[in-house]
Amino acid sequence: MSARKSRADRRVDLIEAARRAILRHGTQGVHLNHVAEEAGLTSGAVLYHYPDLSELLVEAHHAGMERFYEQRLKRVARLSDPAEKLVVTIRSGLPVGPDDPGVRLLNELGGAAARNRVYAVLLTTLYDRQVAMYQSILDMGAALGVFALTEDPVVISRNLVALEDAYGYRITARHPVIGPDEAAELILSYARTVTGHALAAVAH
Amino acid sequence: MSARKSRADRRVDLIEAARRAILRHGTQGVHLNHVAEEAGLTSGAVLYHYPDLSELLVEAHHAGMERFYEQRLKRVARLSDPAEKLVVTIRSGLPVGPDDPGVRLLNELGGAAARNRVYAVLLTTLYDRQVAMYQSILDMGAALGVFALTEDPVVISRNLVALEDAYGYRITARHPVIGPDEAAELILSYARTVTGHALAAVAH
DNA sequence: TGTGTATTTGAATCGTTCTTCAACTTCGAT
DNA sequence: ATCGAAGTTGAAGAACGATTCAAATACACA
Repeated sequence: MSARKSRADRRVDLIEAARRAILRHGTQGVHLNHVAEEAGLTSGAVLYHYPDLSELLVEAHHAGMERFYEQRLKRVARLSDPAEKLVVTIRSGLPVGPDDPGVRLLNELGGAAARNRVYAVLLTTLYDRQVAMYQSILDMGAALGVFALTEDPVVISRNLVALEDAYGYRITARHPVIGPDEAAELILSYARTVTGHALAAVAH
Repeated sequence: MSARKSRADRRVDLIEAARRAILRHGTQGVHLNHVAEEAGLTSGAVLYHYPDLSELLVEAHHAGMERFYEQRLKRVARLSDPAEKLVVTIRSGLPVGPDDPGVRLLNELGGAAARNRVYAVLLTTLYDRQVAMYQSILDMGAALGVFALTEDPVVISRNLVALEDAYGYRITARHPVIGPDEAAELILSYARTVTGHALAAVAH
């Protein structure tokens, strides 16, 4: 038997277990037992905490998104130069490789969002937050005279997030040519054009 | 009973039925009975033609992609001006609305491709073909002196397809602000910058 | 018109997953 | 140390989907 845990602790465990199970089997393909296995419990125990599996799955996706977004913020927080910020932010939006769990979890939802309003809202909200993130970097860079923007910062930001998203899909689908480095360079090519800045790529 | 049909005809019907069923329930969520219902048959009849449901689903996705790609080619074929071609091609890569069946079918695969090699290859191939499509338009425009490209045409093309893909997801997820028109304008903003052409948006 | 084959049905069966729940265990509070 | 509440198990059964197949049907062709 698995060690007994408090309600709060167990729910955190289960959200993590659900996240792993989703990565293995897909949002639609996950079954109660998959989650139970990942958590080292029986299906009954899972049901005790989450009588409705779909609620657990939503929480797992939600948690995964928050983590993804928080990590991006954290990585850029220590930097002050807008150009550096921009480069690092672009990198942090891309998967490190085809198996990157953060991006793979997000990609799971692309199709589901068309059928499931809750997932649609989650994804849309994340998109908007990422756009705002880029926008603040661009605004700051423009204010400091580091960037000479050729477009409305909102337009640039929306396109940057869109590019990240799309290349995330390509990378997780194992495109033979477009890996993390290539994707970063493609996005940087756009960023350079619209900011008028050379934006040196950083080693990852 | 449903009218009896020849093997070839019925297989075409089933592929269509599977396509609709996938849109309703998702690639993972489709069941034999869903397909049977859409086709107006019983599950036994479906199994008679496709003993393995997953094969039928692959064929449905494959057919959906081919249709999507062929339609794009067809729409642009009658045009000769590269600028017009570019604008129309951008439009044809976007869904007409949140329920656009062509794009919704493609979006279904984004997540699955990370777990399923067959779907990954399908999606990757489609991506590359779309890139080639843009590339030939850009090359022609550059050769005719209509476009003054600021980048390698391959880079531009990859980014254009990436932008389409990403905004397709936003639109099918019903982003409150980004609809087909807005997405087209965002992509055109990029296209204008890298081609040096005004690229008048066309009514859809 | 009759015959043979391809297609389809419908029902039976099997395996899987969800759900329920009584019994058991663990832990904290007293 | 004991009690009681919370957490967990494991088994039973309900629900569902896939699979099989004999029987029925529709069609092509002679």
